[in-house]
Amino acid sequence: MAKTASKSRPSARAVDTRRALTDAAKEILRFEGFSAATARNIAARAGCNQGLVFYHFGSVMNLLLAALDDVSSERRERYSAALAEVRRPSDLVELAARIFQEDLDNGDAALLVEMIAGASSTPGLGTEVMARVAPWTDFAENALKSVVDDSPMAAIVPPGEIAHAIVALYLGLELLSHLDGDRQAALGIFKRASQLASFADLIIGSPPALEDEGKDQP
Amino acid sequence: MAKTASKSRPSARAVDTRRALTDAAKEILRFEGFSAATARNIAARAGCNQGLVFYHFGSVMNLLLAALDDVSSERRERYSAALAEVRRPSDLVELAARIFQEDLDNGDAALLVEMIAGASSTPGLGTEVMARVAPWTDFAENALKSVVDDSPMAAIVPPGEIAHAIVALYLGLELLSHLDGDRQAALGIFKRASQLASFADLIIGSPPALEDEGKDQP
DNA sequence: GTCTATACTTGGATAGAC
DNA sequence: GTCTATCCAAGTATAGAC
Repeated sequence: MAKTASKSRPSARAVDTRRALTDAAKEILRFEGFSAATARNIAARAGCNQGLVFYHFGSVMNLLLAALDDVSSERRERYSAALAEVRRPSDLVELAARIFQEDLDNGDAALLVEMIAGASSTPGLGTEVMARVAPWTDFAENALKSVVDDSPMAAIVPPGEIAHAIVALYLGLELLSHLDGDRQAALGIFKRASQLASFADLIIGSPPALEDEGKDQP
Repeated sequence: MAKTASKSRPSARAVDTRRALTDAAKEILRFEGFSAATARNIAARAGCNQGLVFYHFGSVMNLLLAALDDVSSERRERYSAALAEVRRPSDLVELAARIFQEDLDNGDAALLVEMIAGASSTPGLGTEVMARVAPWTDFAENALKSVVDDSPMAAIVPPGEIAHAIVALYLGLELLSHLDGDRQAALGIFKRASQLASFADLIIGSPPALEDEGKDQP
């Protein structure tokens, strides 16, 4: 019932404040974790008053979800264009590696993990987070389908199942690399995956370029 | 410096209390998550006074680490015997599937994930948790080595790297299945892995029984 | 819309009676 | 060793001045 100040379009200053708060929330989640994401802590980093969290978002939980929404749409914009360029399995693995490395470096992966793990502690947060993670899994699934299509591979490698595993691997690698501060171990996994993807290219019979689907494999 | 009441061996009652507290801590971490693991909350579930957390463990953080230690050694006992029986890759995958399913059901996986993710919020907790996670990765690595040994597989599949990926997958699957309450998706991954493991059996030339290493592959 | 001030709750931690 | 009582810091959330 009733967000905040009904409908009159928000002033520029209000937009700035909301933005400062969501940005601060992101940083706290990334660097200090879920249980440090308090109204006071976030407002302090945003350089504004603690009460504004409740004025603009109603509750800390809503602010955290707004921050997650923010990250999700940023990511969506960044990567859905890249997905359109993917043709061969090795393209896909390369894209996955790029996504993972970027998310690892800028802290988006950490943020997501904190929200998922933190959801256990706050009743009602779980379903909200779930709704925001589903698109990520769907993204991975669509990516796989676009590459595996109806090739013989789809039988041994059901895209839905693999997508689930990829996302899980992504989250788990983030957990571990965040814990021991070692990016390299995680990145090594994707390096290895790139090698294996070359095999998959052969099995599927990689189309050499974008508009050449009339041709058959050699 | 100085744990608690120096050295005289603790009374039976004290042992009971410590145990009640670690047990309660485990349950809170499993079912309510890291940021619900407070001294008051834990003591309430243990049926004793909040002050006893500090008398016996000095701080909440120490209690949580004691709980994690507890789980780690339980697991160690349960699974290291089983590892000795592993010969073929498919044995290993079967063991991994069993471990994962049990940890998923009894909440050990959830507990570990909460501790890792929660470590971001508490300075100093990270290194302590890391020290307790390392044995799990080592376990996976040794398991892989015992099966892959110096077969041709070790070249394409470096045990250390794969062990890291397996543990990451384990943690990530827990995160996802805890979030959406769906065990099946996670268990399906291991089902699929079992199928693939049969191939690996062939490549390595599985020894048919325990004491038959004199024989060569057919 | 933003700030100050405040009410109220919960959490970590200690002192002292038993 | 355990409990009661208590201190103090930090949390959510709201009211009211500006």
